[in-house]
Amino acid sequence: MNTTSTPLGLKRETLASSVRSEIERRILAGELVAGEKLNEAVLADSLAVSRGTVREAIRSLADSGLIALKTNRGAYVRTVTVDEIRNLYDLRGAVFAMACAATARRVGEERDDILIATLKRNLEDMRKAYRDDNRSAYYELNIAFHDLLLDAARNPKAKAVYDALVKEMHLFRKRGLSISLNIAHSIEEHSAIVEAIADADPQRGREAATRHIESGLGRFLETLSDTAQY
Amino acid sequence: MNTTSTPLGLKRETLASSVRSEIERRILAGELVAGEKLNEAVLADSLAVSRGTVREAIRSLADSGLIALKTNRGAYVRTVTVDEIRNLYDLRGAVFAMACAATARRVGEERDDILIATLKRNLEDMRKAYRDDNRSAYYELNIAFHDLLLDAARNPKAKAVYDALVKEMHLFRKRGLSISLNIAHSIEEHSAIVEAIADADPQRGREAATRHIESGLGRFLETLSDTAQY
DNA sequence: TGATTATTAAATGTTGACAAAATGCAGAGG
DNA sequence: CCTCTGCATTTTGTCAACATTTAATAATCA
Repeated sequence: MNTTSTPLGLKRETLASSVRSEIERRILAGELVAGEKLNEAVLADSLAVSRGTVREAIRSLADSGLIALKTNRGAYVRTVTVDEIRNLYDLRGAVFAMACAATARRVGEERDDILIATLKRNLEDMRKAYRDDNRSAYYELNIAFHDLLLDAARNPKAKAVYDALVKEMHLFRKRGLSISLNIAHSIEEHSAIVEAIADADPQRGREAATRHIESGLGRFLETLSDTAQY
Repeated sequence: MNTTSTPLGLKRETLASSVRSEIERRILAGELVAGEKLNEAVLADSLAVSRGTVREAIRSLADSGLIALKTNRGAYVRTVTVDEIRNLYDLRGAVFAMACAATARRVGEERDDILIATLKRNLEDMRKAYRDDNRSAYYELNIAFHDLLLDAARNPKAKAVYDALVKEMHLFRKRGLSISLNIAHSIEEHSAIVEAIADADPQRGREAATRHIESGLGRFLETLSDTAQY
């Protein structure tokens, strides 16, 4: 698996795309905080590259939602409000549910034992991580679970949208909130999804996925009200 | 309603964005056909603008899916295969279903009589267009119906994704196919969606919308097999 | 003194030129 | 006659400079 995540197949790394990756990394790592202004010249200097190249990278990031542009006034790291988070959850849930339904449909047309086995193993690993109270392992497995399904759906555009949404959600102030604590509940929801897919039942897959995301939003909002002022 | 569709509020028209609109228009109007190569210099000349500006516009269109880029080899108007169309349908359906569910949810929280009335009027107008066999009126009303719901959902990002998907679908060779003939059936599906929303029932809204899009795909595929070689 | 208007500095928008890569063609060799 | 290699042309990638717009500051006037 490539870490740089080249957008499309035939597209070697170009300078601008490297710069894009670097700026994206800085944003997601929190080195550039939400609301911060991005000065093209400063960035160009910092990256030892021309201003035009930085500009191209910034425009690209703006198109994918990480950056907001104001004409003649520059680029800003987007700030995501709690209201927008709900919208992002809704949208991500829709894409995820569709992916689960499409995967179940595909499994009905052409069996995919490897996929089912991989999903079940992920479930087992998660249960183990839960027993061991291994948070970071759980976190990784959770991401892997969703990625697995998005890949299995064989819908590249959907995956691209999904990935962009996940990145955009990271913009929400305060990291760590996303690690919802009700792991046991979450695992059971995953299990329901896997079963629906194994049974090649798109409708049930969609419903299980929708429930999962909705209860995820619920947990998120709870954590939020606990943590206070927003 | 603005025809140029400015992506975000605070963003006056800039040269590059005008160029972007113009290229987009040429693609959707069929003046630039799928698979065609876009020469930056030629376009710059044709639009009386610098190459850099054209380049910026092209990159932006690539990010939204209308154009495919190959490093050091240029930009091409994307070709959409029949396989991809199914994926696009799936994704568009997911977003649309989510929008219907979100709208129904919102109607449950705060009544929106104007919305309901507008939707019902759209239904009536459609029935009239059907009786009069007025295809172009039906076509417009159909688009308006979907736009209405996407707006009502109050999820700008979802609307942006939806609009991009619709544009991308237009890339499929042969125009006019999208006008599915089973208008009567389609109207009844719309009616079911409106009722679910009027009843503030998100779950039913989502299901009705999903059915609508799925049967739309079915009609599309039929038309396709009729029209022959693909 | 306070507010309004010039002036000035900084940042973005736009352009044309230079460098690197890819494609097409021609000629040599088999 | 076909294939492979090397050169020339074309096209994209990158850069530095110019133009325009915005924001900040200073100066003027009531």
